[in-house]
Amino acid sequence: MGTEGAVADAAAPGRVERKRGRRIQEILTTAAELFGAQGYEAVSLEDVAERLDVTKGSLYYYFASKDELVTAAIETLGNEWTARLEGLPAGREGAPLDRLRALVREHIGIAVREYPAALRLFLAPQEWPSAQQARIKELRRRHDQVFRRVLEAGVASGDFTVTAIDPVLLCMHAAMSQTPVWCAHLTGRARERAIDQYAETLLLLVGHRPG
Amino acid sequence: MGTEGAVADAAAPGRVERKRGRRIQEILTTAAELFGAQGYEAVSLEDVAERLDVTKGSLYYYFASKDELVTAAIETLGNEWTARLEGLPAGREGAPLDRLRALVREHIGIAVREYPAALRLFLAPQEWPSAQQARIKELRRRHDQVFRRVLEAGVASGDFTVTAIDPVLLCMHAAMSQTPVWCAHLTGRARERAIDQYAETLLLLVGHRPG
DNA sequence: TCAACTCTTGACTCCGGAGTCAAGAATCGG
DNA sequence: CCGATTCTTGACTCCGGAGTCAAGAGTTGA
Repeated sequence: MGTEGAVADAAAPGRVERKRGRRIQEILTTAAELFGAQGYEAVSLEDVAERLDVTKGSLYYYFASKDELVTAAIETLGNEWTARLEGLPAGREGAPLDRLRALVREHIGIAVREYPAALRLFLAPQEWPSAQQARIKELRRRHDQVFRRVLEAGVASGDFTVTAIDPVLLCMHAAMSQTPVWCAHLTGRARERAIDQYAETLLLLVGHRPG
Repeated sequence: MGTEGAVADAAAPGRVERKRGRRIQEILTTAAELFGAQGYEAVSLEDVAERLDVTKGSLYYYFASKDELVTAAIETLGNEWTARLEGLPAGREGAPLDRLRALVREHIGIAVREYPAALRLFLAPQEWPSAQQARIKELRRRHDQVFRRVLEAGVASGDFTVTAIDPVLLCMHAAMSQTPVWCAHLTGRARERAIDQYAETLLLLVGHRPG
């Protein structure tokens, strides 16, 4: 790796390394998309390679095995997603109900619009190689954490009437995970309306009465 | 039924045929279990055969292909399940809230205790060969129908405060479909308690306030 | 321009699952 | 008990996906 110039700057990667990094990101994004859509078994590395206009061998230059590729893809996708949820300003301030609504909408929105991919992880965790399962659980834990904080805030302030947080969390997560399935055939405004209506329905779980 | 006397009754199948029927049922039950647990791609016919203590060739004596076997398995399992939901007395009489509670408990109970199998159908319908998808949709439609009737009854009687039935239906179904996933590690009384608590949580979706 | 390095290719092996089939075992009806 | 029928077996082919690798194309830095 890179000794560039007389004084090699350890912090700044060279051109080659940056290019390598970008390539890897491309691969991970594409992989996440395909695996998310069709599942681990149903997607071959040949499929992934074809989508990238390269050959299988090229993928093996960057990743040692199918498992390793999938692991990395889950990792990347999970981090990005969680970061967006955690970074939502609405998730941290305002009335608990509004915060929760914002979170739910964001979660569903990401799922439906950007990573229909990702949810398959939560839908059927057993389907993934056991090496991935710990990773998936951790991802799930972090998502739950974001929601749990808001739920607790709402319970503390009296805005939410929830006797047990855990089942509400499970139920919400399950419902959000299913959205890409039934949303698949919708687009545009119809889809947005469906998302909003669904989010509103989920708020019933914390005692919110609409209207 | 059939004493095979001098006069062969055309309506009553002979011994051979009954035996054949039983064998087919055995195969379908086992297949449903395995495919449900691990998914279409992950289970080979060799796996199914091994579980039945026969060889693959034997399965091909009864079914022309993997697809045909899976189709039949889905069909059988779906019919049985739907029949049980539709046949629940509690599903037809009494206060809407009690009827709904009974339905939810039964649905989750079957899913968790008897066919952890089955739910994978609803979790990720795209994962199944397209030939099966119409069948799965039909099965789902029939389940929804059972729940829809109760929801409508509750809305009509004023017991439920629901502004839109469809999202509630979607949400409930999604939540119920996930139960085997998070319930997998529970057994005995702990599991029963979890099921009850979860069912109670789902009732929040129709405006029920606990306590 | 050249040498070193990075990346890509395509042909290869290996393996496991789908599906086939002739032959033999088990069962049935008489 | 025997012939016919039903069922099961195990060895077979075929195919597609995982993983390997030597050789060549593309880049980079001097």
